[in-house]
Amino acid sequence: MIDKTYQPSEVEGRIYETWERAGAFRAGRPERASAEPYSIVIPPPNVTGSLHMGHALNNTLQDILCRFERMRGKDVLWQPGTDHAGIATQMVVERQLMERQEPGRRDLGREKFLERVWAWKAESGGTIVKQLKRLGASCDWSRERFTMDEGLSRAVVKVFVELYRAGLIYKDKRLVNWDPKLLTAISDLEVVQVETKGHLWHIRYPLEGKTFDPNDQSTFIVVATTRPETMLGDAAVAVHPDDERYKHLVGKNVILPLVGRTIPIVADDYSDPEKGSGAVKITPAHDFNDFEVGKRHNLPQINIFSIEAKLSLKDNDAFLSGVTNPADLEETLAMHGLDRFVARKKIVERLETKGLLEKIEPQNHVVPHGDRSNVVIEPFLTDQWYVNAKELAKPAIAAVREGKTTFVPKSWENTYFNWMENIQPWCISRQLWWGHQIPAWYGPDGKVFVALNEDDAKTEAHEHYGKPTELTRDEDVLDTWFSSALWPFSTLGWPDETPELARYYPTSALVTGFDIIFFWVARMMMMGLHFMKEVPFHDVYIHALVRDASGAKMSKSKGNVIDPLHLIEQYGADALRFTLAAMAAQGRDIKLSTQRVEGYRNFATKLWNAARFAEMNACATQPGFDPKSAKETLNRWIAHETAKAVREVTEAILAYKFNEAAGAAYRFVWNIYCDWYLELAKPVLLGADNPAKKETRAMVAWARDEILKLLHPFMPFVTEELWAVTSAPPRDAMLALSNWPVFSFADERAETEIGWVIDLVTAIRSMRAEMNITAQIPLVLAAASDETKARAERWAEFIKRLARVSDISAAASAPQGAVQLIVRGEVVALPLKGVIDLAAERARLDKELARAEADIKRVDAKLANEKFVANAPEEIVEEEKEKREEALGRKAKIAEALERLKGAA
RNA sequence: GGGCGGUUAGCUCAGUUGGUAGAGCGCUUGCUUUACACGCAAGAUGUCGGCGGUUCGAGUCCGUCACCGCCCACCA
Repeated sequence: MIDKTYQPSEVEGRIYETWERAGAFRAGRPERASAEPYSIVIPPPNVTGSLHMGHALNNTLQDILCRFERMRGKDVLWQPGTDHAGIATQMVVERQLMERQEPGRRDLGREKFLERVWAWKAESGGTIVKQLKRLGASCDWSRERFTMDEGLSRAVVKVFVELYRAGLIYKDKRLVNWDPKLLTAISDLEVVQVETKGHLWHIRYPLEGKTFDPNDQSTFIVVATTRPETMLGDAAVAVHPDDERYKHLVGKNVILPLVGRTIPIVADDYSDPEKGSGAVKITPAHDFNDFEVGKRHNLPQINIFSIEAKLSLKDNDAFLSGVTNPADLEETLAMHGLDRFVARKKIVERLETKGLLEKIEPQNHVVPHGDRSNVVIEPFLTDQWYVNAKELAKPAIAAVREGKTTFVPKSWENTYFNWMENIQPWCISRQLWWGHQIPAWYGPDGKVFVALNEDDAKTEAHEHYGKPTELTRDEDVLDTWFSSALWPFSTLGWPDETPELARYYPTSALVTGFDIIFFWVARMMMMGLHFMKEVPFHDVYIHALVRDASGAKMSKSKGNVIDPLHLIEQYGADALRFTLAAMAAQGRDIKLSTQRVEGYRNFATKLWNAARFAEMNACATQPGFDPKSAKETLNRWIAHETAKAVREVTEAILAYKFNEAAGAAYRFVWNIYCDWYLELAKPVLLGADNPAKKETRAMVAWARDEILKLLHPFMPFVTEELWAVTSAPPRDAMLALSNWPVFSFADERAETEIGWVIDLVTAIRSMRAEMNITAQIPLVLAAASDETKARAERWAEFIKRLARVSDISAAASAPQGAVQLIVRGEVVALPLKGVIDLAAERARLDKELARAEADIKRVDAKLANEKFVANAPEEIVEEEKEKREEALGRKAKIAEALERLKGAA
C-alpha cells in the first residue's frame, strides 16, 4: 500500500543511498561500455563552502541533463570535485585563528599554517558534497577530485613548466593590483570598481627658476588629483601637446612640493585638457596610465609605498634622487611608515599651509577594491608571474567562431569575444600560502630555474653554474583559477593518457553562471585547447542568477539569502528542483519565491495521489503491454497525449529549455492525466470486469510509468520512490537506470472524440456554475447529427458522472425554456423550466450572440481585404474562412436559442 | 564612455519561424464528487513601456525615446 501522504524528508536520504549502493551514477558501467559517452564537469564549489541557491540552480540543471542522458542509455560521467579556493580559504582560517586568539599566520610559519588549513579542509570539506547529495546530484562520487590532490597538482606543475618553456608564462616587473590587506597581487578580474564620494585636490607645483607666489599664476602650474599622497612619487607633469595654455611650459621643470625633486613638464596625448586643470601629475609607480606615460618619456618609477601601503620614504634611492631643493624634505621623510590615508590627510594639510593648495572640489569617482578584502587596491610595482593570455586566446576565440563550442544562449558569445579580444596578461602569482606553490627556484644570483621538481631544478642549476648550488624556491602560489582552468582534463587523469581522458574529453556540456565566464570558462577554453588540442566542452549553457523575490541579489549582508537546504527540508528537494527548472528561462534572472516552491510541492503530492489512485484501482504495470494496441478510445487518447508530452519534454531538454520541459511535463501530468484521463477512466475502473477495464488498468499504469520517467530528471526522489512502491511485478531496473520514453503515436480520431466530451462537460459545468445550479439535470441533444448521437451514447456514463447529468436524450429541437449551449457547432439543451431565470438566460445568450457577431465582423474585415487574401499564406486564409463558417453557424444557433426562449416566456 | 538584457493580468514570469495573448501564485464563487482541501469545479483582470516605421497583419521585425538592471572601461 502506498502511504497516504508523501514525506520527502523521510524518503530522500534513503533513496539516495539506494542509488549510491547500486552504483547508479558510476561512469563506465560495464553494460554501457559501447554506449555513447556523455560528460559534464561540475563547476567545483569551494571545498569549505556550503550550498547556496546558485549552487542549487547550477547543479539541478546539470543533474537534469545527466539523468536525462543516463536514461537515454548514454554512459554518463558527471565529474564532481571541489576547489581549494586559495584566498577565500586562507582568509577563513586566518579569521579562525584570530577569533581563537591563536598565533597568526606569520607567527605560525608556512608549514604550520598549511597544516591548519588542511585540518580545516578535513573538518568542513565534506559539507558541500553532502549537501549536493541532498539536492539529488547524480555525480560519480567515486571519481571526486580536489584541485590540490596529488594528481591535479602534478597537472598544474606540468602546465606551468610547459607554458614557461613555450614562453607563454614569464616573470615581469610591472604594476599589479595590490591588495594591501591580503598582501598579495590579484588579477584584474578580482578587482571591483566601487562608486565613491571623494575629492579632487588642485595642487600648485612651483616652476623651476621662479619664486613661488600663490598670487602669481606664472610661478606655478596646477595639477589636479584624487590621490594627493601619490605626489611624493611624481616623476613628471604632463600636458597635452596642443594645449595652448601650457605649450610654453613644455620642456621646463617644476619643483615637486614637499620633496624638492626637479621633475619635467612633458607633452603627452594622455593628458586631457578637459579634465582637472589640464595638467596631470605623472606617477609611474602608482598608476596604470602613468606607468605607460612614464615608459614613453623614460621617467623613473618611484615607489613610495611598502607592501602594507604605508609610506616608505627613507632609504629609498629613487625617491631621494634628483632632490635639488631639500628645504622641507626632512619633514616629509618624517612621514615614513604612515598609512596611505593618514599620509593623504597630512600631505594635504602641509600643502595648504604652504599655499600650495589651490582648491578642493567634491568628486564622485570609482575606486578599485579587492573583491575579497574590500579594501582600496593600490597599483604597486612588483615582480609577478604572468600568462601570455593574448596568445592563448587566439585559438580559444577561433574555436567559438567556428562553432566547435557553442554558448547557450548564443548572445553570451559576444561577451566572450569582447573580453577575449581585449585580454590582458594574466597575473597568476599570489603572495599566499594556500595553493599550488610555483615550481620556480632561484640561484644565488637570482637566476630562475623552472622545473617539474626540485631535483630537476638542481640539475639544471648544476649545469648552469658548473657546480652544485643551493636554490631557494619561489614562495608564491598560483591563482586558484589557474588550476580550475585545467579542470576538464586534470580531473580525467591528465597528464597521464588515461582511458577516461580518451573517453570523456571533450566534455559534452558545461553548465555555469555568467559571472564566471571570464574567470573560468574562457580560461578552460585557453588551457584545454593548448594542452588537449581540443575544446573542453561542446556546449556552454549559461544560466542566470538566483535573486530574491523582489529581484535583489542575495547576500548575507542584505539578509535576504534563501537557504536551499531550508527549502529542501520544508518542501523536499524535488519541489526546489522543479521550481528552479521551471523558472530557468534562458537569459533571465530567477526571482525565487517560496510560494512557487510550495506550488511544486503540491505537484509532487498530486503525482503521489495519482499513483495511489492507480494502486487502489489495481492498475499495475503489465509487462509487454503495447499502448498502441489499445482498443478503447479513451486509452488511445491518453497514448496520443503521452506521445505528445514525450516529444515536448525531450525536445525542450535537448534545447536546454528547462522551463519549457518542466512546463510541458507539469501540464501533461496535472491537466491531462489527472484532470481528464483518470476522471474519465473512473466509470470504467469502477465498473464491471471486462476487457475494457483490463485494458484501462494497464493503460493507467503504463502512462503513470511514462510520467515517472519523464519527471525523473526533474524530481528524482519522488519518482524513484513511486517507481519502487508501484513495482508489482518487480521492475527490471531502478528508475534512474531505466530507459527514457521513446514513444511516438498519434490518433486524431480519439483526440476529436475525447475533445468533444471535454468540451461538452466543460460547457455544462460552466453553465451550472454561472447559473448556480447544483442539482442533477437532464441533457437533450437538439437536432444532433448521427455522429453526435452515437458519441453521446458511447460516453453517456462518463458525461453523466462528470457533468452531473441525470439522463441524455435527443430531440428535433430544444425543449421550451431550456438552457441552450453550443458545443462544437451543435445545440445541447438542459431543460430547466422553472429553475432558471429567463431574463438572466436571455442576457447570457445575448452576450454570446454579440461575441459571435464580433468574431464574424473581425473575420469578414480580414477576408474583405484583398491584400490579405492575396498575400497571406493559403492555410491562414483557409483558417480564417473556417473561423467564419464556425462563427456563422454559432451565431445562427444562438439566434435560434433566443427565439425559443421568447416562445417560452 | 562602450556593450548587453528587461519593460506582457494584482504579483512572479512564459510566449517557438510575425497570423485575434498564456501559466503559477493571489483574488471571487460554489463544492465532505469514495486519489488528492498540498484538492475539485467555475470565474474576473491586459490600449503586451511611449512614439514612428515595415507588413494584408506586429507582443513578436526595424528605428527612436523613456525608465529599470547588469557587464566592461575609467582614482586628473
